[in-house]
Amino acid sequence: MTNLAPPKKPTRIQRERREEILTAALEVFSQFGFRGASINQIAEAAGMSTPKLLYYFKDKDLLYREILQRTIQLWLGPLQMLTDTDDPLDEISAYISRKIEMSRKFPRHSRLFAGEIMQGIPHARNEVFDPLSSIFHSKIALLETWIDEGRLAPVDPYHLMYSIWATTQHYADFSAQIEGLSPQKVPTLYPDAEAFLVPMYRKMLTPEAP
Amino acid sequence: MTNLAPPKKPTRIQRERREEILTAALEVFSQFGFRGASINQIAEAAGMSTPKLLYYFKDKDLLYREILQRTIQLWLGPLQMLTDTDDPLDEISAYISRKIEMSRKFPRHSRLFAGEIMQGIPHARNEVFDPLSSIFHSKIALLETWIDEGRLAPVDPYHLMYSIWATTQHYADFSAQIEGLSPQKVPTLYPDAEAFLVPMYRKMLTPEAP
DNA sequence: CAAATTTTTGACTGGTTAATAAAATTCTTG
DNA sequence: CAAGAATTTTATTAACCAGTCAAAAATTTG
Repeated sequence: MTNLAPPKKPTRIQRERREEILTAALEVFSQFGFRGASINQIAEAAGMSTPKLLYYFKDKDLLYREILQRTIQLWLGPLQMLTDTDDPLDEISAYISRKIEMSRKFPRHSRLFAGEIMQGIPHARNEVFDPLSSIFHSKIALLETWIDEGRLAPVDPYHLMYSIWATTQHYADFSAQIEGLSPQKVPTLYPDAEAFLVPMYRKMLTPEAP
Repeated sequence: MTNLAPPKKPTRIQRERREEILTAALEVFSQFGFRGASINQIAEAAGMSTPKLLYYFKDKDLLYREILQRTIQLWLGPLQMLTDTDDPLDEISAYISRKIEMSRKFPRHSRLFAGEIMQGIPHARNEVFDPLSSIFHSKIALLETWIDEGRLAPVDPYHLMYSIWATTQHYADFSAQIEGLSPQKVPTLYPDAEAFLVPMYRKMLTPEAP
C-alpha cells in the first residue's frame, strides 16, 4: 500500500553530487565521528550549501549509514577471500597482506569503522553487523578445521583474528601517532609492516613437526 | 609580573567535585570524542548543572586536557618499567602483560587516547606528546641494544612496539566488536589474550641458537 | 524552443551548544 | 553564631546545529 511512487533511477547529476558528498562526508565523519561532525562542515568540504546536501541525503543519519554500509562491504572483501587451500600458512599470509593493503589504501574507512566500534556500534547494529558476523564465524570454523587437521599450530582462532585485525588496522587508525613518533619510518611503513607481521604470524602458526 | 594572585590550595569540596566531573567527563569524552561530547551531557552524568561544572573547569578544552594529561601519565607507566635485565624475553613478556592489564582496568582511558590519536592529536600536541616521545625513543634504543647483543631476534623495534600496542589496546578499544562477535569468549577474554599474545611474541623474539 | 522536471539558492525555524553574570545559598572559621 | 568566603542556582547570551520551505535557476525532454 505504501511506496506508490517507485524510486526512479538517479540522473547523472544525482550520481555525481552524491559521490562528492560521500567523499567529503567520509573525510569528516572519519575524523570527528558521527556526533562530532556537522553537516554544515561536510557541505563546506564538498563545496556546497547545507540545503543542497540535504537535497541529496535527506538527513545526517542516512548519509552516515550509507558510508558505513559501503565501508563494511569494503572491509568484508579480504576476509571473504580467505578460503580452504593446500597451504593454510600461505592463505593466512595473503590475508594479512590484503589487510595491510586496505589500511594503506583506505585509512579513512578504517578510522570510520574504528570510530563506530569505539562508540559502541550505535548505528546500524544489525544491518551492518550481521554480514560481518556470518562471514567471521565461517572463517573461524575454517581455522579450526586447519588446526584439527594439524595443518596449523593450535592457537585460539578468535584471538588470532582479533590480533590480525589489530596489527594491520593500527597503521591506518594510529597513523598520526606513528608519524609523530617515527617520521623517518613513514616512507617504507607499509612494506616494513608486512615484512614484520607476516613472518611473526607464520612462525606462530607453523605446526610443529610430528 | 603576571599571576599576582597565587593559586590557593583546593578545598575538600573542590577536590571532590573535580573528581566527580573528571570521572563523568572521561566516560563521555571516551565514547564521543572531544567534539561529539557536550559539557551539558557531562554535567548531567556528574549529577550537576552546566554552570556548576564550569565553576570547576572554566571551559570544555581545559577539562579535556586535564583528562588527557592524566591518561598519558597512566599510559607511560608500563613503558617506563621496561628496563635492561638479564632476560629481555621475560622483560618484554612482562610489558605485554602490563599492557593487557591496562586495557582491562582502564578501557575508557584507552579509548580516549585512541580517539585523540584518530582525530590527528589536535589537543595538547606538545604538552602531552613530548614525554611519551622521549621515553619511547629510549626504549627503542634499549631494544636495539638487546638485538645487537644477540639477546633478541633481529626484528624492527618500531614495528614491534606498534604491534604490541595494537594487539593489547585492541581489547579495550574494540570491546564492542569483540563482545558482539564472540560473547562466549568474554568471561576469559583477558587471560586468553595473554595466553595468546605472550607466546606469540616470545616465539618471534627468541634468538636463534648460534 | 517551450513545457515539465530537476537542481540550487536564500531565508528561516526551533533546539542545542559553550559560556557568562549575578543573585541566592551553603559552608568555613574566628 | 556571625562575617566572610566558597559554592550553587537561575536567567541569559550569541553562535551553531539539523532540518524546512518556497522561489529562482538550470536542465531535460517532447
